[in-house]
Amino acid sequence: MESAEIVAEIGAAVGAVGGSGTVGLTIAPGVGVGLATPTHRWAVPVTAIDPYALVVAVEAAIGPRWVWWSIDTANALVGGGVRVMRCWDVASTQRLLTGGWRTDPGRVWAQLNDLDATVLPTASPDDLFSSMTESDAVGPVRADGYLDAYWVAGAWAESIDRLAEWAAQAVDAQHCQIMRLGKLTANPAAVATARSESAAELLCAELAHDGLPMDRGVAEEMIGELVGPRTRTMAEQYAQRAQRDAEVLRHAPTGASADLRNPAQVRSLLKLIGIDVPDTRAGRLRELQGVHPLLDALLVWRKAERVSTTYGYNWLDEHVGADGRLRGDWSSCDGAAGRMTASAGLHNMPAHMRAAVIAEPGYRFVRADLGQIEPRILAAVSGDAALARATRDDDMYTPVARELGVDRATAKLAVLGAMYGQTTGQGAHALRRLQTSYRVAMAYLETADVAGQTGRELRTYGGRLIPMGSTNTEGMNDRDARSRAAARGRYARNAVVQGAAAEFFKVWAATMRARSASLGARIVLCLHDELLIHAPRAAADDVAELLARCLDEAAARWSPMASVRFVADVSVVDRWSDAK
DNA sequence: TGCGGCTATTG
DNA sequence: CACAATAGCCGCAG
Repeated sequence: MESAEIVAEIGAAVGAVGGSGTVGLTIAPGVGVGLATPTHRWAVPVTAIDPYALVVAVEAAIGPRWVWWSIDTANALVGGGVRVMRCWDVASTQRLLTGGWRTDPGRVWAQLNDLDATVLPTASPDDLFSSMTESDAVGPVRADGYLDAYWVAGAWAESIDRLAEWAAQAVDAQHCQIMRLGKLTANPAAVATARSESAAELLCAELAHDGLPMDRGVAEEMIGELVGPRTRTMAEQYAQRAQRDAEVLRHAPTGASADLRNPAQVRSLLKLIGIDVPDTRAGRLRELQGVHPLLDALLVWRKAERVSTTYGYNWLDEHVGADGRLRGDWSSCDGAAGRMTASAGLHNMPAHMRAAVIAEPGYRFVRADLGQIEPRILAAVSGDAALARATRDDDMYTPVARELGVDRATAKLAVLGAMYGQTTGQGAHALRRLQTSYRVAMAYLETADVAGQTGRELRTYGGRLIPMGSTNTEGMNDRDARSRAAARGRYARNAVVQGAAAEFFKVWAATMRARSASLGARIVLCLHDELLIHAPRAAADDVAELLARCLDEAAARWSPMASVRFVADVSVVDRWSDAK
């Protein structure tokens, strides 16, 4: 069959040429591609049509919402040079529904069919034998409703027909998920969240593939200034390390010695020079700066040690490719409430190293970060009209301070304290004022807090189940049990805000990804409330404008409260460090 | 060898 | 030094 024929058939099957019909997709390099709509299947061997070319053709002609089991398919597409617009990631959606992490197809299918997911079939040698000896007519679903372990383990990729069946199975799973999401009546945006979370997962595949442009030479120079030149042998490395230590220890009393990497020994060392501190953290030492030269030397040592061990030559060698791109693993929804996370220092690179993040020739960075995102999100998800009014200001803490009758700094601390669960300290008075002025928002946080403490099911506005550990306090004394409960309350209180903020951010990122593609721009970093875009020099100003427009579009699509205003600071720069 | 504590970095 | 994360090194238990 010709590619054009298949495209025409799919178009007829989804009944929405140019629209957004649903097409299940599986790819097995070297085997072929499986496609499925709710009513039809296509199995195309690689010998007939290049799988990636077929996907591109369908994408161009129909622009469907591709349905796939997991990021594996996204990785295959991205690796094959294909960028599609819309998708539905079954694994990501299941994480949204269950707040869990393990989302292999066997588990997902069991959960969606109300089967016990703690006793999944395993691919024992018997299963392998029976599956291999039976014909392809045996489908992926067993008589008892579970997915066949052999299929899950990879048999789906062993023949063309199975590829198509496996794609159809993903479409079935999507159907079940839409039903489940629809039942979350307290979270009417849940289906939309599944789409944006899927887009974020696809974006993660692209981020991992593309990497962040860095200038290796500039980075090496900066590292060299802090820790000296590259060492060529282990002996040289030890000598360099010993030299660093000696720079601190020469300020110690004669004969005194300490392992600077051991906090307890550092504390003892400080005692010898008459400094008694409860811990040796940099902030505390900085308060005592000038008291003794050893302190200052120790602070310099800490910085150099950090660079040497974590952000030094090894870091560059391990994570920066020959093409000057810093690459790490990306997760679209890790942690407490579904923030994006990244490894390889992409999310915690020391600020000074940002000077080495430099756009490639012919390109510039367009950077944008959301302003005061969490309190604005709180206003939106709680539906607090008074707090929503405050978001009309570029700096919403100004009107909040006026309302509370305190200064801006106090107002900010109080709002953050309410979202983090602080109950004591300086902001306590302002916190009480918040209760009367922004009653609805505070009640929203309080409800989350109580749910966290009592172990009641809790979801973000977008529908993500917030994973709460066990409420079991058996074997704990009263004080520990109370403190554990309070910690769960704070965690829950924060998760509904941070989680909703993460969802909104992903809508923004997904919108920007879609709208900026035609400008040749690519998102190269997502940082919780910040987007960094690598754009052709000539398009940079257009991309900057687009970022602001996409923010408005994201707010219109996502925000449960139209009166809440979101703001972003946008700049066009050549180095990341030049922003702001 | 795995895990909690301490430390540093980021939002 | 509230909430979240990644990551390195150290001491200690198994």
